[in-house]
Amino acid sequence: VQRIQTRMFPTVRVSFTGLKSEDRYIVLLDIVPIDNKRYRYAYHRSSWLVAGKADPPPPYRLYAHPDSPYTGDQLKKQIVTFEKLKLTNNELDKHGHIVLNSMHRYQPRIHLVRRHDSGQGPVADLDLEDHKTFIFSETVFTAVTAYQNQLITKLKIDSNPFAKGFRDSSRLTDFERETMESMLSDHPYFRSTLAPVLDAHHSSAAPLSLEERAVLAARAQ
Amino acid sequence: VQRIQTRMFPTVRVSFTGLKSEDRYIVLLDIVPIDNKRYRYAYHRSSWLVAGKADPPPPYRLYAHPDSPYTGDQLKKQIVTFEKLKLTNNELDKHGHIVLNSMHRYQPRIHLVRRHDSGQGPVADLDLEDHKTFIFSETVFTAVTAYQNQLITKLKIDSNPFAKGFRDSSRLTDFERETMESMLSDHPYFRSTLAPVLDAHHSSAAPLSLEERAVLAARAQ
DNA sequence: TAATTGACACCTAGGTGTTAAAGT
DNA sequence: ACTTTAACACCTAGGTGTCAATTA
Repeated sequence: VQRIQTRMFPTVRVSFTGLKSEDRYIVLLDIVPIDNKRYRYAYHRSSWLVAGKADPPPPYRLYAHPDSPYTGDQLKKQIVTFEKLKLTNNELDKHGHIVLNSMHRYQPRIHLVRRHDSGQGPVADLDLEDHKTFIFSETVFTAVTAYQNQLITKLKIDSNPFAKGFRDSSRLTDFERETMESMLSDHPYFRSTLAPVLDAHHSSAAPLSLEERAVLAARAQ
Repeated sequence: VQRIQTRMFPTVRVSFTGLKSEDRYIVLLDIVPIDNKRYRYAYHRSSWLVAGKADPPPPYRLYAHPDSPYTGDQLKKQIVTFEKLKLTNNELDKHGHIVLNSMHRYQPRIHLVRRHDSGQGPVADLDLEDHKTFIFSETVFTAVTAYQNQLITKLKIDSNPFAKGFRDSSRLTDFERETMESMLSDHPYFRSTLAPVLDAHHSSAAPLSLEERAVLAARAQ
């Protein structure tokens, strides 16, 4: 069975303050279900509806940013960008990608693990580590294998460099952009010491919301 | 100053036997000068001549195979391929690539480090590690910024997939292939528990010799 | 009927030798 | 005179949404 794999887009980007310069840090990302439901999209209402209980969960994966470990000094100076994170709907995936159920809702989480020694072993179990977890509710999304809402499609085409080939005919109009923004407006954006920037173009952070969908777009495995 | 960087090609490929299944191993490659000389190529004689003493050596770099560490079990089963190893003539390189002087001769070396714990820290100093070093004299080469011998150019075009665009007009003739082989024949090929396979196409190992040149071909940094 | 797949054109990203120009 | 650089066309490799066909 060939399955889909795609990068998560827009990309999760985080920065940190309050670090110890000399300690080592590992930055991780995982994605957990926000509820026990399956969804479907009602085209005529342009909204998602509950469609029953969740399907059995696929294997849980914890993704460490490939540039980890960082020293506190290095980590202070930069934005950590998860542009290479891949999502798949293949329960048998052997690449270490994050596995999701289509038509289910998910919450990405960021984990910051501190290591006192220079120990650089993998993080097997967060409970055994000195760590903090950060959750940004504006990053919740619904996994799909095909876009349900054309505004999302257009947003992706507008922002993702790999979709540039589709841009001419599908730029967001001012009206569409306003519609998009009002759709997202009930999920207030905020910054903290860990600030995700989800817009791919400029750091003026267009927050995405429940309506955002990480597309599991076509790719063979 | 823009400098050149290129992958080493043909690729160094090694396999191992006699490993402890449960131990962890790190496979490294470095490249050391074989003498204290600078060379030049005499076109009319089709041979290299000594052209004086070596230039000051650039910074020494030790390259760990990116798939390291391996368990002994994993390492037994596969061929370790250094296809992503990059060479540069930029003494100020900040990518961790191996830095060489053009027109000097080099010997690649393979180092196998054993770790008893699951410790996966970097290898800073081989002398502090439990390790063995393997040297294959048939992998000696001369670093250049432009090919001196057209047979080498043709061999590279024939074998390197990225040079496919030049193949039509420059395939090696049978005569040229024989010439090549006789040029190499005074450097006997041998296999041991660590067998390098330097031919990129088939594992029937066309060994390369002193006459082989790792080209430092065009790429900006 | 709703969801998923697979072939496709069109991109980004980057590894080749070529060639003419520049450097030493 | 010899060596290195820089722009270039031509590749490999892989990330996009599209659309028609398939699946469940």
